Amino acid sequence: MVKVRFAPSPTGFLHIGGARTCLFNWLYAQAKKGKFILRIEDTDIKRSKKEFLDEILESIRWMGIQWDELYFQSQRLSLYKEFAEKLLRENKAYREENQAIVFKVEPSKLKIKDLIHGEIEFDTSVIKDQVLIKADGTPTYNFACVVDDATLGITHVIRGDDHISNTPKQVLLYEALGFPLPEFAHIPLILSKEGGRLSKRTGATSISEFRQMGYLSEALVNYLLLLSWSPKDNQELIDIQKAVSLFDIKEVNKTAAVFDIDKLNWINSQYIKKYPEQELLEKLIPFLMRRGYLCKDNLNREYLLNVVKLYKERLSTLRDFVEWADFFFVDEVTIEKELQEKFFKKDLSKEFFLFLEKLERLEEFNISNIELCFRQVVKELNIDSRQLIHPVRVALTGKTVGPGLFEIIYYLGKEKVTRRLKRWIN
RNA sequence: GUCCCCAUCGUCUAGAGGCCUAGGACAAGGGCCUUUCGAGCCCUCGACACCGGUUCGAAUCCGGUUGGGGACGCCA
Repeated sequence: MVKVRFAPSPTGFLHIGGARTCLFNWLYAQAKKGKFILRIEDTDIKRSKKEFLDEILESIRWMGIQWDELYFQSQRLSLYKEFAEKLLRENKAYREENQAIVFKVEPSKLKIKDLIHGEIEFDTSVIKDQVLIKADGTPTYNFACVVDDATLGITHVIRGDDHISNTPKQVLLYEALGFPLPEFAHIPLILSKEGGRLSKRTGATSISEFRQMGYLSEALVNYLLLLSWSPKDNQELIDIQKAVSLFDIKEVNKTAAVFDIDKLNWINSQYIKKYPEQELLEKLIPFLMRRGYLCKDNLNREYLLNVVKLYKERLSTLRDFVEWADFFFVDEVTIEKELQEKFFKKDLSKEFFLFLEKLERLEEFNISNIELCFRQVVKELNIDSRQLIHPVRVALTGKTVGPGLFEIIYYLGKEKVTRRLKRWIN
């Protein structure tokens, strides 16, 4: 049975690259009906933090990935020591004065089979002796990794390209310990637009940041899927279940992929469009609350749902909603100076007054009646509707773009509309 | 510096010797719609890094060059 693992270190947040490695491991396990295990590599006591661990687990769950088993290296320390001592006894390792245990690397030509790269050849004479157990008694990465992968029965080691150079060191350890070798699959790295590694300087890197920016987990997972792998039928939008049925680690590309936020935005917008409105609203509410636009006890879901419907087709991220529909949730709109100059240089008192007067007289304040009023004003004053529609939009929303104006007026309500237009009547 | 990996439009990719005057998506540019565009629709631009082989035939195979990336910790 296939058994794979994702082995994050709780010394930082779960970033995009790690998330994709995690995703590919999980996908492969699902595709092969195997097991996916999570192993926390927390042997660096100084740098490992509980908050990072919590964040990593939460991010993995958020992506919709569940693990079958969970291990902590910090709870397996005696195991590593045991195997190190075995190597010591067999004279394959030696002890330094500071008590560290060091593995002897013998020169040889090593051929490693990789599911993605094919055969990779190394000359171990360029590798120096490897520390197995540090002076403080904790194991080094390569040693703990091998002991765990072997004793946990990992059949496929799927990890980032940056581990290729660790592989010969690990293979030597497998051989020395008499463990059977797993299959290796080194997936390409995700690069920043500038070409190097993804870093905070080049934009968001952690999964939780993307979550806070308003990306849906389904969309982010879909995007990550498309980096270094493709369903081959020109399909861009692919749900996770479909991916499970199509995925094979052997079909992952060898080439590094550049992270492109534009494409992520597009995919996210596609998912938002397809999302059930009620559920979208529930996802939006926390964003609105964080901005102070709503609080727990003034939730009018029916009303909110209508506003959400106005924007559903135009959003790239959930945060766009908070920024674009802000004028529904505040008392007064702020209008930038440039817009004021552009739209209100000419006095619009007459136009706004007439429009408000007609709205006031309406028997029923609804979208089609609002439009009717508006058309009458335009007709009576003999102006082009554009001449009035744009200033009204700016006066009400503080923006030059947005949903249809008559819908805006309706959902904003007569009171706010009146107040915002009166401001421009002398 | 040493070792390793990689190389198709700006970006993500399809392509496993003839189906390729290289397909799709994002972005960009243009147009249409119209009450605005950040939505929608349509169109356009745009790539096999280079040089040698192998072959009747190469984006696809081989070698080299160049370019990019990664690793060389008692970090993981």
